Amino acid sequence: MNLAPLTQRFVLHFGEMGSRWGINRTVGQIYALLYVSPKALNADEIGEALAFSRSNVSMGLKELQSWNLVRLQHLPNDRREYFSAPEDVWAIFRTLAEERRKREIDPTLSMLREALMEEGVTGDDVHAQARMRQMHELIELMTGWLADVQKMDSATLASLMKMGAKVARLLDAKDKVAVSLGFKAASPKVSERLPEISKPHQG
Amino acid sequence: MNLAPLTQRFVLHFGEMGSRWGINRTVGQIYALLYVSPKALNADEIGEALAFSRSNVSMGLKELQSWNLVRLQHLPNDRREYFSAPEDVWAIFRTLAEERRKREIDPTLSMLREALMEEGVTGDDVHAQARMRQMHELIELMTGWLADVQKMDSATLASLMKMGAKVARLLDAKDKVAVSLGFKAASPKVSERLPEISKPHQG
DNA sequence: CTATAATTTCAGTAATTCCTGAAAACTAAG
DNA sequence: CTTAGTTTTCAGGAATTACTGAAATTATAG
Repeated sequence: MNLAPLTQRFVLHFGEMGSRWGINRTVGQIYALLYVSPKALNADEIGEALAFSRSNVSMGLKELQSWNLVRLQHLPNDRREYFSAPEDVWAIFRTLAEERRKREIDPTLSMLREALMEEGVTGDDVHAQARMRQMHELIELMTGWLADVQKMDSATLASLMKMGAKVARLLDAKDKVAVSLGFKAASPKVSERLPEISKPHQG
Repeated sequence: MNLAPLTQRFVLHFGEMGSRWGINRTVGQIYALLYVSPKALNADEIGEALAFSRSNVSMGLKELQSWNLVRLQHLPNDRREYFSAPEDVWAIFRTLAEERRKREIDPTLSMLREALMEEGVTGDDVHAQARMRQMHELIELMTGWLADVQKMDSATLASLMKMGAKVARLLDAKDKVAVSLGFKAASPKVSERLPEISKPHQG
């Protein structure tokens, strides 16, 4: 591996991290290399930089393409394919979230839904179904939320993240203002109130 | 494997899913079994239910304990250890997020910080560092947000999720009310404005 | 169409990870 | 302390996953 030390550490780190996820070391390293590279790279360049066989690079790129994580382009007067990672880190994150949802969350939801359709016979079955229902609800809520934030542009999303917990407090403040204007009477704790407040804004 | 069909499908599914994450099949299955079980189970019961060797169960439970995903308890007049999964699915999710942060995000942030401390020499180095800085910023933002939501109780968190994208619109509405009361002048687009609004509520 | 360049597939091998049984190490009761 | 019950460790074999080189396929230029 013949890389600038800075890049090398980054690449090696992502190789290790890749193994912790389902992704293998090779794929992690190829992606990391493309991510920091100032220009698109072809398969030979990647293979040389990371000391992988040409076929291994081919398989890794195929995997990355199936994840929509790399862009394929051609240079003038060059038949080879060049690969690069998108510029916008938020867009990358969105892609990653979307793909993981498709591969991991959706099948899980299907399984849970099927299990919940059935008639539990034993007491244990009924309990198991109750637990699956809890999980199903949580996942539905989270994927619904994810779908919502996926639609936001990067700047809006970044702003919301920066706010963090302050969102809840801010909503509380909003409510107080509304109350002072006679829009709404005193109400229960924030956590139960929020969804209702938002309804007028829906659709 | 001698399980009710309903439970069996759930357990097998989580075994498969486990492999997609860093977690192995055994660990996924053990956790799934504990999750749907109406009572705490000991290692022998788990081993019998899933047809694993006693030592395999022991290793799996050790792994789950290192993730803080199972609770260990003792029954009266029984020397064996009994394991169960927490009731609250939101608490489970929080634990999972927290542990993944420790294992995956924190080391990545360290690596990025170190890389950013160095003086890039070549043009490629400088570009690589710029890319790493973007990634670092995104991760910092997301983990900060995560820390914030980790502090919320389950009900509040659930409410915020239900709101999803409506949060942004609601904040916009709040701002309009404030403006009508003379608190704040007209302002730029939401995404740039939000963090500032929240400042008075901070600390 | 042919020749050449580039990419993909795939069978075989290397490397890694998983799992087990046996033995060691705890733990608590007597 | 001794003993029986329980959990953990670990070496080695089983299973899976990763990687390579060679061959096949695809694409492009002439």
